[in-house]
Amino acid sequence: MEQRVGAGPAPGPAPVFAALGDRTRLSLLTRLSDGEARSIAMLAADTKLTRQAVTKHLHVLERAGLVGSLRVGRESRFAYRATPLDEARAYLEMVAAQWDAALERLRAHVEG
Amino acid sequence: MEQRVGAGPAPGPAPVFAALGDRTRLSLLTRLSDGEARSIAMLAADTKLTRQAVTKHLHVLERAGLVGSLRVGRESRFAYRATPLDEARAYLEMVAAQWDAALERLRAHVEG
DNA sequence: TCATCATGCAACCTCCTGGTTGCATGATTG
DNA sequence: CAATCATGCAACCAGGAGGTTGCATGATGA
Repeated sequence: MEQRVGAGPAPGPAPVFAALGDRTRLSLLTRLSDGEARSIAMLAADTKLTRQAVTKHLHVLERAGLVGSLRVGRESRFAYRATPLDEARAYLEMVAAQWDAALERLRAHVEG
Repeated sequence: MEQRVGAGPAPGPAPVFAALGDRTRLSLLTRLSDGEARSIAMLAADTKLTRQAVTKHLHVLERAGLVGSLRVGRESRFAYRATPLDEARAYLEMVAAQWDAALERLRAHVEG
């Protein structure tokens, strides 16, 4: 049904790309993409940043829908979500397809 | 040879994603992906933004390597470049592949 | 040559971002 | 219960992003 509560113009893939546009977040997402849920402390452990900095990044990823969080006891675990990334992939495919079509038209024109 | 003059850690796809993480830029790129080179004024025409705002966005896209510029007489034309987008696609494929592998391991485990 | 057009450059503004520190709070465990 | 651990929350900060306005400059065309 593709609901979207906020109502308004469809955001499109831009927010997802924006979330991906940071090395730290990209690294966090890459690590999470193995399917394992991890606590904030665990994710912050092998980083040079503060736990709070990592927390902020995780929230950005969560707002973009790329990860989900679940409170377990005293820790909150974050896990990878695949869906929004597919939207991003679809956009790139779209642009690439349009570009390929342009190339094909050019080829056809040159070859007469 | 993949040179990169600045020397230092490989930037990776993050800057490309960052450049894509804005609706205006996404729109500009989509329009340019038909292969046609366009002047700044032409690109700014069907936008509600100022010409200078559009200029800034174009420079961001250019720094990310997603477009190239060429001065022709009194106007400078911007044209789509496909290469960095392939890098972005490669990253998404990588994450997706890792995710799929995780799902497969899970399935195998559940099914005994 | 002169008016016009497309840009470039610079200053300025506001808001968001990435990071930090300090402290409060809810679980865990001995 | 007390010490500890994992988080959450808030304040604060520097710098960058996105936008605007104003003005200078190089090309065009009548």
